[in-house]
Amino acid sequence: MIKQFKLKRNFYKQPTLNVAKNLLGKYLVHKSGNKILSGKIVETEAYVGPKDLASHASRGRTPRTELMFGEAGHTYIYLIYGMYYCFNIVTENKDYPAAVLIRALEPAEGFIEKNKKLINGPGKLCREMKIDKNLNGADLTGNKIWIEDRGEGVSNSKIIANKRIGIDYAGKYKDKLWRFYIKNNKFISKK
DNA sequence: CAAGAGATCATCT
DNA sequence: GATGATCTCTTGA
Repeated sequence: MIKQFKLKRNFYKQPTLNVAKNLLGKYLVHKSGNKILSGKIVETEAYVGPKDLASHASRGRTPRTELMFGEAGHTYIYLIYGMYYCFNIVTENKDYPAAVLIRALEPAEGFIEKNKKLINGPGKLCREMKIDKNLNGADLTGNKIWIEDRGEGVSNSKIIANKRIGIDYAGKYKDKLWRFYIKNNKFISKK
């Protein structure tokens, strides 16, 4: 039996940049039907507060972004470019919009060998993990989808901070070093 | 190898 | 009516 425990609500209430860093090395687990799909988180991005022009929430509360203003520890999933889903985790306090985008996973359980190669981008992640709109707003302290600590901490010296991807429209916020990934991990989406 | 375009639709103006 | 927190395929050097 692997030593493991599900992260609790308090974990997600930390400052978003800390959550983004602390998620590295944790395991995302999705119970799809009676199958378990899981992978180790190796890359994240933070979207923080109402002024972050890269964040959907910078345009104010709308039906879609309402979740980002909600309680920490829930999912925020949306369709991008008409074809791919992105999986986010809501952080911090109610009424303060913030979330962490999970960009890449190292496959663990539930993948047949040929699928085991690449989960190195948010769109592919959702495709391979079978995450879609049905899980939008799900509670990560529930038993459908959650995150586990398996005792594989990542030391600070192995965490790289870099610019976020695909947000050239975000003005001065596009250069924030709010993307985090594990050094030398081969599942990272981009250098 | 790098660069560019197309796919495709929910959401917001 | 425009656009995007992406990915894959095609082109051309």
